[in-house]
Amino acid sequence: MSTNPEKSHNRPRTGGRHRNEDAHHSVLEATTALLLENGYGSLTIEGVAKRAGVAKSTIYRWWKTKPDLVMDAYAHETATRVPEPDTGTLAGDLTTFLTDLYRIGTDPTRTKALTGLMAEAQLDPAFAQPFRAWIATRRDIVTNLLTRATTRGEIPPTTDLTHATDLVFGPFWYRLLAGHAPLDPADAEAHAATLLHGLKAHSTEQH
Amino acid sequence: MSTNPEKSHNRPRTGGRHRNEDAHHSVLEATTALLLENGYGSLTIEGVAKRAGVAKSTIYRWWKTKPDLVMDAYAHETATRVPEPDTGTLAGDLTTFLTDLYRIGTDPTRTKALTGLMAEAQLDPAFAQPFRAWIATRRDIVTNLLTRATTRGEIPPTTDLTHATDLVFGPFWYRLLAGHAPLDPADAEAHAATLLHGLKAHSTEQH
Amino acid sequence: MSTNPEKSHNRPRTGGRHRNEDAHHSVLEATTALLLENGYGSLTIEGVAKRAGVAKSTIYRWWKTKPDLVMDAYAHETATRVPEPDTGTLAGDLTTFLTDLYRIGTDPTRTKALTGLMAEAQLDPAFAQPFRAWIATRRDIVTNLLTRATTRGEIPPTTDLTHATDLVFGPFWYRLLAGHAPLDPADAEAHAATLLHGLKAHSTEQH
Amino acid sequence: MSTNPEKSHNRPRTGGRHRNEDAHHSVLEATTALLLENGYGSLTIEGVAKRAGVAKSTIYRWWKTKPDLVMDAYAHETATRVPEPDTGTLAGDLTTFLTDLYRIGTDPTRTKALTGLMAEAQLDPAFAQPFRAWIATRRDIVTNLLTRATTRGEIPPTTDLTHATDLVFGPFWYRLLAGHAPLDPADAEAHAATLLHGLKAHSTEQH
DNA sequence: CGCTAACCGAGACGGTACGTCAAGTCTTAAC
DNA sequence: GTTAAGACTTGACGTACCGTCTCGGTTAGCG
Repeated sequence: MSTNPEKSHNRPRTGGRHRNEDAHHSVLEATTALLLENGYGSLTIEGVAKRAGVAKSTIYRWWKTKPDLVMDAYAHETATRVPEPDTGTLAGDLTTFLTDLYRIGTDPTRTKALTGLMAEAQLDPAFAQPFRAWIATRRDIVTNLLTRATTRGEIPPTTDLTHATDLVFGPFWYRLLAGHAPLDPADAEAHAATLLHGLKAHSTEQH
Repeated sequence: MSTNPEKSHNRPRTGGRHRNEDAHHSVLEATTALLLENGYGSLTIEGVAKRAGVAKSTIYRWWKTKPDLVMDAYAHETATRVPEPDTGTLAGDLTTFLTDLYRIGTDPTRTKALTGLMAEAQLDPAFAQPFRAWIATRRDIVTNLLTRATTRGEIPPTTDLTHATDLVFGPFWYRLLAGHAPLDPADAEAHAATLLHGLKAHSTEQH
Repeated sequence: MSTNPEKSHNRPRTGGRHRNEDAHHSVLEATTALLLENGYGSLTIEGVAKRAGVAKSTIYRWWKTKPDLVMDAYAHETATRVPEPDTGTLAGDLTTFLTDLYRIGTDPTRTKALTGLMAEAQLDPAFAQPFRAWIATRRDIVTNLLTRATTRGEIPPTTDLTHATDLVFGPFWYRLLAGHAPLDPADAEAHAATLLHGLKAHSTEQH
Repeated sequence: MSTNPEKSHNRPRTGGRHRNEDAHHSVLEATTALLLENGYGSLTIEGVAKRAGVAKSTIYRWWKTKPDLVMDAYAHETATRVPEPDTGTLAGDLTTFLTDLYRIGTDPTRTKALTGLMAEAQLDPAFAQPFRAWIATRRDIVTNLLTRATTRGEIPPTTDLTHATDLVFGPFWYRLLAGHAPLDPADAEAHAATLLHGLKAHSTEQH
């Protein structure tokens, strides 16, 4: 998800002034702070530069666009990546995955980052592409998890996995974006339970 | 959903020049056209004014904000409101509702309007409020439909209706926004079927 | 100086509603009030209409332009026209005229009107013309007064009257516009005295 | 008279792109050209930007207001500052000063700039302040010149210098603004002569 | 007494320019 | 040769008034 500037250390350097790590951190911190204070919409590169006490061009050097910057701030906030669950049963996998997922909803920074990026993807076709790619990697985890369930015979092999994956992510994103109710990790279990019964009892056939 | 200026005829008018309906329509048409051509993100009031052959101030007179304008263009595009279904069975109601819902996905104007408005709601807290209100009216239709099902004994009375409603709208919005796959009205049936089994076989208990 | 709407009664009328004198007065009063409060620069027809509780079109019906309106407000403020003095001596005439002139400087409404109109004449070539015509009528009074003095032999017949008239009005307007010092009627006498000696002792020859 | 941005070089600069002198000059040239073509009244920042081929924001960066800009264009047009005359006699000083002053009337750019600034000062109270300050510096030259004459005994020590200074500048400005006759440097002599006799023969007493 | 002219209010309309903001690019000076 | 500073072009923002216009309604005088 991240255009991690840390990577830039890998390329050979012949000399010159070194990157100021302090400046780097202060940019990310300013981004996170402004994200929380005013939301993604009123977050501006100009504002981040001012807050971080950094030149605008310094930001542009390391992050091409606003979503890139927010993505990095998001990644910086949580170094712990969501691991792909493999408990041996669909119920276990699903519950574990959804509980982890719903936990994001309790972190305002991550919430604001995610909703902001989703918004950005709607407005900027250029960003929609990498965003969809990231979405796909997340979906793959669930698709794999469901594939394992079919091989174990827990759900019918005719199950439409694309559709099933939508049922996993959809309600989460919808609540995140529509904001009609808070996202409680406790809800994850109910979500998982309904899904399990829906998928087990009935195979949604491929069209 | 609409801040329909048509309504303003209701207020008492003692004098003053009447609204130019031609100008009004050309604004809405220009909005729709530009929405399709460039998307919500690059839609500007200035651009609409130019395209419509109308003064910028005329637009600002009738529509306070960009989302207001797009909302109205959206409403204008589809005078056919989604009726509240009442077929007598949950299966019928749900299938009817979801089929209608998924049909939106086949109309680019409505799709772009909806995703644009959802994006706007993430970016502009002031707009989030009326948007959430509209979301609520849509949710109410589903909640009513589910309530009838509980009184008929089709699903357990302990069913968490908020959660159940999320399962109806979530996957639709998720697919609309993430854009990983097209929205086919045919998918509505599968969605309805999975939901029916999930809700019937298992009661997601109230927390 | 005034584009007096009273004149409009002269044209033949076969019928129709009469002018609303109340509206008329309230416009002039609003103009005077706003002139004093915010100055000529921020005086707007729109503002006057609002303040007077009158439609903008009503103002435009009776006064073509902003300076027209202000001129009328100026005239309305002082019905007593400055009379052409004829005391029999240059000293008397000059002192009388200048004392009357300087008295304008003590009336804020008239002061603001005059300076505003002078400003308008610099900015709007179309208005400069009638304004210069009004200036000429004022100058003529002084020129006549000086002509009588030459026939009486009080000043040399070779005196350049245009130049002499400038010496009468110039310092008044300069002080009015530059605002470096208040205009005191008492200063009129000193002004007259210096002028008298300057003109008597020396004839400024025609070039 | 000028809010010269050249002065800003004095503040410490640690880096940053330098001001583009070409852009600077083209703005001033465009201002002068438009001033001559359409006058101060219809001079707009937007128009200057377009004519100069420069962004509006660039103009706003260096000149806060329209009068600031015109002032600078005026100063740029005439690098030759009017020197403070000191010939040893009042007659010499006055004639020299007035001849220089009246020469301004032959330069349309300077004339339009001056009348425009005077107009602006009437309309914009915020601008009136710095304008009056500039007026004061010009007056000081004359006041000094007259003070020297009193010490030399050329005019009575009781002469009201404020009033006398008005007699120097007033007719010039009046003719400039009222436009009833052109300003000819030849008239300066006549003006000086009348003034000399007026001041010598009669002391306008201090009040 | 009704016709008709002219008034008045309200306010919509196409315009123009305002001054602000942020975007993203580019140039220079310092380290 | 990276970094900070910041000048630059671009383009849209939302606002304020402009002067014109179209209404609905009122108020006279004339015939």
